[in-house]
Amino acid sequence: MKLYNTLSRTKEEFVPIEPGKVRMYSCGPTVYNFFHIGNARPFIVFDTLRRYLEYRGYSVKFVQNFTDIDDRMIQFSRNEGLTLKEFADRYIAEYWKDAEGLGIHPATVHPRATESIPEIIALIETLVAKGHAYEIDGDVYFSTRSFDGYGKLSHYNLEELESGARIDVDERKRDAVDFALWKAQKPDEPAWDSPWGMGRPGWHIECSAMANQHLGETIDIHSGGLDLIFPHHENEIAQSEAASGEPFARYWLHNGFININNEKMSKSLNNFFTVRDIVQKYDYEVIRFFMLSAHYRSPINFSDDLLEAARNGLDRLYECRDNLRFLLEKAVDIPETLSETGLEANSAAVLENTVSFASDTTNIVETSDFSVYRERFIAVMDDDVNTADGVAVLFDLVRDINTRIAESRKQASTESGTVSPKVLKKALEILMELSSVLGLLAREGDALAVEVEALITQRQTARKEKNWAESDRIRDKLKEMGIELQDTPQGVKWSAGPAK
RNA sequence: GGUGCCAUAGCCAAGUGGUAAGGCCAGGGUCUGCAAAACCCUCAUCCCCCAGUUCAAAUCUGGGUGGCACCUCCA
Repeated sequence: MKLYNTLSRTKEEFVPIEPGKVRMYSCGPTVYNFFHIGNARPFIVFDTLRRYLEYRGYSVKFVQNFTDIDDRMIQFSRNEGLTLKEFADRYIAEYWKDAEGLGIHPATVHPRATESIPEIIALIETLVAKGHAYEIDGDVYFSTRSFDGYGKLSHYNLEELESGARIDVDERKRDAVDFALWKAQKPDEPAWDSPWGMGRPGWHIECSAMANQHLGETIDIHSGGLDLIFPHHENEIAQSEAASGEPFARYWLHNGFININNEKMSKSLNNFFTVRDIVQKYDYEVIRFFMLSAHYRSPINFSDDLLEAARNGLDRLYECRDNLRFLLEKAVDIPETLSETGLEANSAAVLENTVSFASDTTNIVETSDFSVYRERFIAVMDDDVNTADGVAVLFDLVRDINTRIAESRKQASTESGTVSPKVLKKALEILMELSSVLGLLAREGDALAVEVEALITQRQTARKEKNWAESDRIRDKLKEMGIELQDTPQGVKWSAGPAK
């Protein structure tokens, strides 16, 4: 498998430190609000990477933190009259709702910064002891120039950074490029005791400390958004490697940004959407599908039209799954002897309510194998997690399945040949196998089903009696309930759609 | 100023040396009591422009044009 490594700016063959095992860390959200779609992209794509690695047989230990202490956390919790913990708890709970909806599996560990204060302090102490950090008035700064490799991830050099600095430099720092590891307490701020007095950790140090705490000194994959390359990830490398003397992470993966209606998403333009906003109109899975239909490193645009197109595309996938399930359900009704011999397939009594299925040996499509799609899927996903191609493989599979079913129906009138349950089952299995790697087709129906089935039975009775008025009345009624019917040769198929 | 990225059909989007995937939209057809939905088929002689390398380029090289991002808390 190849992964694009920001360190080398090339695709590299992925080789984990320990065969069969992958340790990965991804920067999680600062929990001061619902997360927005820009946050959602790394969550979704790196969840997909994690799923894929597991699919390929790796045992993955995945750590994603919650940043629950920073300026915004302090300010917003205060505005709400909540303690820092109460405030964090609230938005972590909201995170889980959205994450679950988006099909993001929980990481192996979700550490909170405030629960790793001892580890953070220990790491800072090590850096001070090794001469990579210094204390001034209760603040502790990292001495950037003391770390030789600084800039190797972002490919910036210190001179450029210094000349390009656009912010006011804290005069107390020895060097403009130094950054805070520990911040002394200001009045009324939450604080923890430390060798430098009461204070709180800086942002960058928490990830170094938690990654080390849960994954060890060197991890396989570290990921996050493009904008984290500098300074966040660059600083993480400096802190971790200055302390341990070992490489921090071997593969650095960064996802591209999301634009809104072709404009940069930003607070100042007031054009950012939370996931919670979007799901008012589109299902969670539409968002996931949309994100995965482009390569994770490409910038993507976000708009209503694009989401609508994604919804329609995803529906096609669901249609195939539901159709296969429907046909399989009908197939179960066939007496075993019939499907064994295929001889009585023309029996009117059987055709009445069930699908006719020929024996496995009499059908040409029987010999076909869907494993070619699995091979193609793996080949494209092995190439830097090309989910856009992965989705394309899914659609090719769907067309293949649909075509076989359609053609066998045509044959059915003359030769009673239709796709056998065995093939349908195989098709459904491969469809679900590949979809689940992408975290798609996870949606299931609800309790509405019983009521709907009853109405459909009533309508079928009316149709049998050629009571079209009654039949249409029931169909309209179902339509009002959001249920659409399809009269197929195998019976009535229904779907609760188009959803969102 | 520094560092990168991108430019493929009406829209979205893969493909990075061997003769243009996939999705949406649109058009045609099949199925059906009617219908809806669904399904199938069709839909880029060509990949921003110019020059070059090559038997062969959307893909490599040089130049140009246009768009974007990071360098500042931000996924």
